[in-house]
Amino acid sequence: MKSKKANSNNNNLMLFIVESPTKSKTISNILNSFNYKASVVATLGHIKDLPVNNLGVNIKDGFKPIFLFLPYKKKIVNNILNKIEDKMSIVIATDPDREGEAIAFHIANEIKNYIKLKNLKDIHISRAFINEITYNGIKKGLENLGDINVSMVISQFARRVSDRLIGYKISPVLWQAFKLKGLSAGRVQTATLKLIVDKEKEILSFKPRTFYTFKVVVDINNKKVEFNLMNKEKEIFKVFENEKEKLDFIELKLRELISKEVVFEVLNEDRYIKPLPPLKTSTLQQEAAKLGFSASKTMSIAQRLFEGIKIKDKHFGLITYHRTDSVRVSKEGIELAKSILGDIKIHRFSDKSMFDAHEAIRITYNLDLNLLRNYLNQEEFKIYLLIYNRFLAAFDYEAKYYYQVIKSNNLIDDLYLFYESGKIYFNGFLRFLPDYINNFPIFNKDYIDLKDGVYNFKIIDFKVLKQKESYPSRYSISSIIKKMEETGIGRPSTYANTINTLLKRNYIQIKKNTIYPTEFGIKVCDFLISKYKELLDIDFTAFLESKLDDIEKSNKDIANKLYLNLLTEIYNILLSEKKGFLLKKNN
DNA sequence: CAGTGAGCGAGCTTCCGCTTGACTT
Repeated sequence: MKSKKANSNNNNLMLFIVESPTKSKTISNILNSFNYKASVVATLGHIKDLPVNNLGVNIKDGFKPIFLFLPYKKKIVNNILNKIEDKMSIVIATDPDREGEAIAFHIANEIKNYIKLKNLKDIHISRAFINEITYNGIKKGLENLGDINVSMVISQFARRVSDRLIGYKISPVLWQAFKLKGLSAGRVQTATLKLIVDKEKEILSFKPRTFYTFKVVVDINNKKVEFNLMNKEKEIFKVFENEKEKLDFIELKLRELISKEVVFEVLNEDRYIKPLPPLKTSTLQQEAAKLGFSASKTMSIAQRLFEGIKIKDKHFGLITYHRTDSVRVSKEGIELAKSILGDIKIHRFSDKSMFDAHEAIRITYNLDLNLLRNYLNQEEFKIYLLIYNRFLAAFDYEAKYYYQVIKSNNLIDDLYLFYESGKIYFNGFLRFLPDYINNFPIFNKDYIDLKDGVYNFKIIDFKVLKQKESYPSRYSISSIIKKMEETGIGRPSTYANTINTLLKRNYIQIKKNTIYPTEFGIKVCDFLISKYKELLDIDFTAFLESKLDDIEKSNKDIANKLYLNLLTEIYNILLSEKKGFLLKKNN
């Protein structure tokens, strides 16, 4: 990309356009310190979209989308346009991602039309990529101004039109088939529903088997220690109900070993636990769900924290932007962590967050928690604490522990006795996340003081435990969001919406934080998958993303061709004869 | 003459992803 200079005009007049209005004050201060006479304005997200009440895609004209102003956006755009003057640099700094590029495209078009209409002179429009709202972040953005990336815009159109075709062509098939209005299907909601329905079917068809495991009690320095009988891979050895001979054999062998000395090897190691990364939208929703917050509740609380509060006439935005899929922390954030913790450690959490739109969700000021408690309600404070703890933990030191494993020699047919335990001797980040340790069962075991080496211990007794395989567990709000994120279904701004839609349609129910599909939901899901598996199953999103990637990476002409190919392919699936009975009506 | 019903046409639901208010409960 060719780099341009923003201040080519003498008077340094600048109009700086972003998506979120809460950023504008900070940006404005920074731009003024660069000697720009800048006004910073926000689009509040997308300004244009396909119409709600019809398809809005001209299929015969190469799937050309018809974009209209979203409600209230005409006014917002007019307010932006009214600020344009002669000799102005207009910098479009919407988020550096696919959706942001499309927003930039739409606003740029409005600006160009306005300039022509009003016959304005000497106006220069450019696109900036701002990854963080700091002095350096803005400076870097202004030093590398470019043009709108048309291929990326085309890829956003492809995403939008795919979703529209799938949603608006398949939903009516449901109205007809189930004789019920308001039913819906879509790339994201139906795939999510299928995850939930699949789990239910797995549970229904699950036949838990009974099995036996073995605990062996060993005398170590007059202490009775319970060992597990395990295979070489350190998996608990199980004998299933129908293997009676095997059970008898193991029992016999173990009985013979009572009162006998057996050779054990003790191994001690110094190990550590790495902190968790700071929160992003998905993990915030997951952690809050464990405290009983629905995903949409969490988001509305986070919105309030983001907008902030007044403390003694001074305004404090309490957290960074809460819709993000990055765990990157800006320099500013690292400085903040340093100022609170004194000594910090930078951990490496993820590679893919080089050019993300927003950083991790973190606190923004070093405010006294007790003071803050007076300004926030209980719910707000709980969410704030989650964000606070995960942020500081991420810059704290690893927790350190003594790890010990005691392992017997080959006891019976390649089976061994294992005893693993651990003892924390340096808390590190666990001071912020004390519950995290519950994920490690070894800390619930007594830690025995033994040096490395070979020992003889006497076997005292053994127990045979009869157990049943446990049923797979249904999704919770927390785990369904995790699964959606892992499979790439949906985006941070939509996890909560998707779950709400499934609830509204009566496809799912949530009881005590457990998600159940309704009978109706199962029927709808089965019906949809039997007809439109290619478009509505879980892996379609990954397919779509790879196609969108191709579009993004191509030049404009190829991108247009790929756009047409992709949508034709999708449309042909929708049209295929046995499914298309309703489709011929429109278009 | 009153009630019934065939036939026709108009109007309606729906997707995913960006952003906040402006609403109601």
